[in-house]
Amino acid sequence: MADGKQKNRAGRDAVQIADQLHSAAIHLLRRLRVRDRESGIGPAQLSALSVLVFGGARSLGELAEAEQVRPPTMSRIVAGLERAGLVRRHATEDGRRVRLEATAKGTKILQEGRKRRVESLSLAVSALPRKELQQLGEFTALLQHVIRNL
Amino acid sequence: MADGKQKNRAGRDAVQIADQLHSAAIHLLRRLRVRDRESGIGPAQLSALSVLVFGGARSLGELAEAEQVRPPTMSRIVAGLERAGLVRRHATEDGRRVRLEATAKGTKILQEGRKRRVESLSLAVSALPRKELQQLGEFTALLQHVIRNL
DNA sequence: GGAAATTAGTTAGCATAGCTAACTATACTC
DNA sequence: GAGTATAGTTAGCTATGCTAACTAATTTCC
Repeated sequence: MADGKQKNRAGRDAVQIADQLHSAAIHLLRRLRVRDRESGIGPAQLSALSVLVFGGARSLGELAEAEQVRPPTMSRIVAGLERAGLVRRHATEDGRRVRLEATAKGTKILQEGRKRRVESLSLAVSALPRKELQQLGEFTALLQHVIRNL
Repeated sequence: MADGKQKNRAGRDAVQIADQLHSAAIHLLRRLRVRDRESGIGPAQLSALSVLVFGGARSLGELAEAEQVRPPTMSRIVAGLERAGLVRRHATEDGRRVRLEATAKGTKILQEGRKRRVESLSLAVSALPRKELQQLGEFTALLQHVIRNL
């Protein structure tokens, strides 16, 4: 039996791995959400702000696409960030589009928040032996590749 | 400079890996959420139901703890599941506690939903070369280990 | 040049999901 | 039996997701 289903092994493995990966991602974020909340900014706002800080200024639609949400959702997220003084909007030549940019305050808050966010995870990660830390790095790259093919 | 900071390399790597891992987890779930929505059940309900189906019956407080949410939040999630006929509640000797159990319908819906959920991810995962698929499996185990230390 | 179509973003309204504070009901303690 | 502790619920707030319907600006095309 162990070899009898060899033909399907890769497929079954893929499903099993996908399932575990999915579950792991859920539990990972559930833990980190606790630290996220210390920043006083919601996770969606933090994530959108991070795109602007590390990826540079862009339009609302582009930001929505980057964050995989619909424009109305992003519109409200940006409104919250603006209200908090973390994002500024500029007019563009195209009168329909806006150019969204992180403010200095937004950049600062994000970097602090980001630091806090990965702090717990870093601790757990850096407890790994050197070799496994390196593996985790490779596998994170692999995961990013998988996500791009999603 | 490349060797000058060697002492901090592991630490910096850990932060960088943690950050990328966090970001990857966010984007992974954001993609999979699309499939989740086909089930007509919200992600929190699906996840709570999955604990009952695969982990067995338990009280509301235990379920809240397993899901890392507060009791009022779980109370509402369970109310939704009950309304949809996916979960049943039984009295216990202790009149304060309830015993939550997945119904047959809940079990069925969950299994179907679970299948759909990992379907897209499985596809992306099984597109990997054999060697990298195996690496990803190891990675997931490593990730689960990291999460336990979180 | 102007009408029609397209595109960018917003507003309105709904649902889920997270929280704290305050409540009810049951069980335990002394 | 009175007081305390525990399990869940209710109420009310915020954030995030959606679709539908709207406004405003640009582009297309006759």
